[in-house]
Amino acid sequence: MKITTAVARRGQATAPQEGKVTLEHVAQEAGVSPSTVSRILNGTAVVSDDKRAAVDAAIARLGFVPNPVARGLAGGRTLSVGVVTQAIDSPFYGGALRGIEDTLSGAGYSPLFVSGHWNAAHEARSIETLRARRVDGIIVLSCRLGDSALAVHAQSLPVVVTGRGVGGAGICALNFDNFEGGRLATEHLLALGHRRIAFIAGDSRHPDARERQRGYRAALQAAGLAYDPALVVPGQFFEESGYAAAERLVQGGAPFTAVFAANDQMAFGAALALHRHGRRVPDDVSLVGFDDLAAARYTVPPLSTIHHPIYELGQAAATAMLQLLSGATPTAALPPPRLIARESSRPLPG
Amino acid sequence: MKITTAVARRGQATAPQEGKVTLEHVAQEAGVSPSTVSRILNGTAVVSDDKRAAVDAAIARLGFVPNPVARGLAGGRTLSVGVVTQAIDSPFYGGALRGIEDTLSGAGYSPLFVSGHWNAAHEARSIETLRARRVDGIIVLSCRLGDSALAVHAQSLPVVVTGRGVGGAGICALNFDNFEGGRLATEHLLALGHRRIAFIAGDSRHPDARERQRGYRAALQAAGLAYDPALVVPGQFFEESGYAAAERLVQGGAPFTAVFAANDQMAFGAALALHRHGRRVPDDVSLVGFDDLAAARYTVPPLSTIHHPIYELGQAAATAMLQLLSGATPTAALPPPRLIARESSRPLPG
DNA sequence: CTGAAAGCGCTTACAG
DNA sequence: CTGAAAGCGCTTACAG
Repeated sequence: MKITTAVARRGQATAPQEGKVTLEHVAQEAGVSPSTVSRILNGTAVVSDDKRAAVDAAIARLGFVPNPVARGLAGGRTLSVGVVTQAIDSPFYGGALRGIEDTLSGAGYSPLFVSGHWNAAHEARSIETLRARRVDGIIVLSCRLGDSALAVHAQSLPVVVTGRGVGGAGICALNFDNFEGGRLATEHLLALGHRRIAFIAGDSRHPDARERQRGYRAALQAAGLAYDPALVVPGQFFEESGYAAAERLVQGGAPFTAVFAANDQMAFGAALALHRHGRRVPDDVSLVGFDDLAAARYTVPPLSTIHHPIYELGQAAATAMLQLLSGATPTAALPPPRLIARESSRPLPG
Repeated sequence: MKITTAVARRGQATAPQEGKVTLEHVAQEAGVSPSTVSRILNGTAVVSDDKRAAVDAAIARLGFVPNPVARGLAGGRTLSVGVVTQAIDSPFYGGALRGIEDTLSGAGYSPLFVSGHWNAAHEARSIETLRARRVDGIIVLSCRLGDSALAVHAQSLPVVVTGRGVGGAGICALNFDNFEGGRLATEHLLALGHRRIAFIAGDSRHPDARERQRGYRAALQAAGLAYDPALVVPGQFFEESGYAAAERLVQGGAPFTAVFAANDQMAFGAALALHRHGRRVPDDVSLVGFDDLAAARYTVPPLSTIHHPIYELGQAAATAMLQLLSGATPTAALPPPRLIARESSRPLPG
């Protein structure tokens, strides 16, 4: 009888029920109190070596995995960080999500992704969802929400935001040098001999869009060229707007030999419009994008563009969050913009 | 004094501390027991109208939001569902993630996205993370994991899987008709007069890839054409493999006037290789892809392809999960494949 | 260095 | 229809 019981017990230990092993079982098995197990798990206090060894052994033997839900309720930490992005399927932010997931999971944290849908009210609701789920911190990948709305949350938990220069009180802001990128793209075209360089602007509500345009203007100015409003058309950062913009450009009648689109998606749209209007890229017009999306390497012809280290942006944001969470001061930095010259741009003939 | 206190209380009620209002506060405010509030919240039992009204009023007044973490611990339900996808930034699955997020959030559930990285061991670990976080169910967007591995989890919680015909015991499987899609694409080319139709296969570990190829063969056969192995080259579903495959095709020497790539990403790669080798699309060779990625509308020329309702797939998977969670039998169905003829395919000249 | 105890905010049998 | 009570699985002051 006794033996049977023992065997049964051992059996249980070896093949624990799905998620049924609790910290209390570990404590019993190791002959210590739950408090001690908890402390070892969290590194909260110094514990004698023998107890620690007993607990480690028990954990291994039972296959114990702490329950994050209980942890969240008791300790106030859920080991999860909320990530608000505009669209979970954005070709641009996707790489950032991956960077975040990779670095967070390496530290035992889980990301909780929610979409903002390019709309402040929606973003606010998404953040509420995150807070209701008691995330330990929030990473915001560029949002419409103002600094003050973010600052409210920053009072009670760490917030890191990308896509703006300064985040306001208590917010860690991570920004890519869009101005320099815009300047580089334009300079590239200038170096190729182009003088009539059209610009397809991004959504002007984005600081990114404004910065890239500023870079465009700065490069022109440095080259002693006048800014010609007839060569600048608005866009929304999506393909269709790039298409429409390019169409406006050819129909506008002002001559141009090159186009710099404020992002790759618009460049893709512009390329198609140009094609439809019989302007060959790069023979008739050189085209440069911005972001270096994965798709840019495989367009026909491959797109010259500014490399935006979006995966690294995600990594940096997550690293900063981890630092904030551990009480350290964020030190994350982003690589500078880099021109990737492919086949959509070429020297001005003649 | 009394008045002051009252005012203070009212003040607290109007502007509650961040997430500080608990169910217990609501109970006090409404003059009922916490149990009753809980029952009303969960629709667990019939409650008298006046109590219900009092509770509803109290909830509104205090701005109470239930704490999902506590709920998860106490009730065993976290109102979250795990979603394993291969890569959080996949241009193909992205739409499905959005479909899942949209329908889940409409029902008060949150998705928890984790990546499998095309690797069974990684997938298994990701699922463990999900289980540790006590998700109420798991949606798997095509994985390498075998049916039996999935079946183990299906014993203790609802599982819906996409990308395979049958999911095994207790698993809800949702599949797109890839065979029919492959058939349609080939038939389209056939109807255009093409007879020498090359096929760039997908990763053969994917059932999808095998089904699409089966469709290709079936269409050829139905047209009385022999299957020519010289026209069939392997690929991995990524752009570079499509590029390499197309290169093998032109270098192989076997004549062909059309190419059907088992997915759009490979078609993009093939288009570039064809271009580099001086074969114009569609003038020299017609090209058809599969999936209808967002990018397919803006390639030069726009890509003819099979529309894969990926957003709807996500919606259907989430709907099935919601049904499973509520004890209902899943009834989700997917739209049939549909050919989208754009400009990369055209009638065989002459 | 280590336990006993209370508590996190809910849910759910158990009794009316 | 409704409460009081126990409990979910941890963490964390509080006392040694």
